[in-house]
Amino acid sequence: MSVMAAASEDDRRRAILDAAVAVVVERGYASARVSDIAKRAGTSTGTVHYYFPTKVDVLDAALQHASERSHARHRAELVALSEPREQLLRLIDLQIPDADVADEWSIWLEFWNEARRRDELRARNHEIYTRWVGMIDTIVRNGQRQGQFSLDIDPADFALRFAGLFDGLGLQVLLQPSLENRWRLRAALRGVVERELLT
Amino acid sequence: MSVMAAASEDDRRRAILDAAVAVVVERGYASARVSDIAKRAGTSTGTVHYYFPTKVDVLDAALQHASERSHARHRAELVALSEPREQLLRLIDLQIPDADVADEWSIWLEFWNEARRRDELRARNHEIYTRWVGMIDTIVRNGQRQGQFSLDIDPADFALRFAGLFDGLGLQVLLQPSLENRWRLRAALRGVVERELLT
DNA sequence: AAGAGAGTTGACTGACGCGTCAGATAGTCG
DNA sequence: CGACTATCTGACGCGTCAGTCAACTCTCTT
Repeated sequence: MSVMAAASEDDRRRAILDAAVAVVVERGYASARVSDIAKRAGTSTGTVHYYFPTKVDVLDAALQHASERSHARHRAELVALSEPREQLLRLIDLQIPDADVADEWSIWLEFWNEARRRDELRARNHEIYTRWVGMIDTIVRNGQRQGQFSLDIDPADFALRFAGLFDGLGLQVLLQPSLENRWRLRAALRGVVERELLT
Repeated sequence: MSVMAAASEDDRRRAILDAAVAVVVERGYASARVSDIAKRAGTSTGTVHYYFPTKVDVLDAALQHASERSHARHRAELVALSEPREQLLRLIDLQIPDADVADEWSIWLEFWNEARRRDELRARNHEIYTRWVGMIDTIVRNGQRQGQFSLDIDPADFALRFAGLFDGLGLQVLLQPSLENRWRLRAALRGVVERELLT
């Protein structure tokens, strides 16, 4: 295998996954067609099956792909900020459904829906959700350690409620993406931070 | 048309809608088959098409059906309670994903997912969500008028956050329906009521 | 009794899509 | 060069499914 071929293989694989994510966003998980994915990746259905045995394999890998990207983006953005307060506020703005991020929310929604019926995906969802809640939990703990946040609240409890509020309202913002709704989501999340953490 | 026939027609229609809801819960909106619905309703695919021109018509009517049932149930339960505080706490227990209610949550999840791609469903989701938030809003206003709830908070704002928290955490309970998760959901919601409304 | 018409059936049709496969292309190695 | 392998292609087979339709039943009317 040449250097070119190796690079090409990775590119092709990634192109297929990116295409699969786009197709799931556009058509939905259950309505995604292998031919859609192939067309969007600029290849043939045969090649899609060359890299992934079945359609489900492509879609599962695509979800994994999207999840890794999202988490990496969060980490990269947060590591640049030193203050827990800044990190939490940044996390809010990073994840408000808007343009690219709306696509990410769409993937989560499709994922939840599919996970309802498939054990492996439910397990995956649990991991991803735990990681997401854990990220908030860690920020809160850091903030408490640095004396920036109130010690009255339980970090794990706060993290769960913060994540829940984010998901629930974010979902409606995804479906009704008006400026006002985005503003309300932001205000609600910042309000919780102010009321509960910043005494 | 005889009295029997008239009753039979309504029964058939309802049986088809009930079956459609069950199939959407079991297989998902996009994977629901007309033949599944027919079999579950104890009839033929021809009859399903006799009452509903297309599959989409059946499924949309089924969503409507489920939504009306859910709202009627809420109203019926709440009207029996006089105290706004009791009403809000009852609403929590009424809607925690569990047994039958889990099916209802499944329908919402399928519905949100589908609504993402279809304008009419997005509009319907907006109506249903507004009604749900409005129900909470009304309870809070009543509680404030009766001096039972704190006047410091804005009812509309509280209702939105309460509904968002309910949806976000409820979704995860649907996917991981452990006793512990149900308890956490309940505790989180009751906690918000206690902290913010009961001064 | 005969006709009308609502309600019901399930076999059938045509479309669609996943996965396969024979074959093409190009790069690697002996 | 010729054998071998990795990558890629798109037509095809086979199953699936929505919607149609001719035929049937049952009830009501005249």
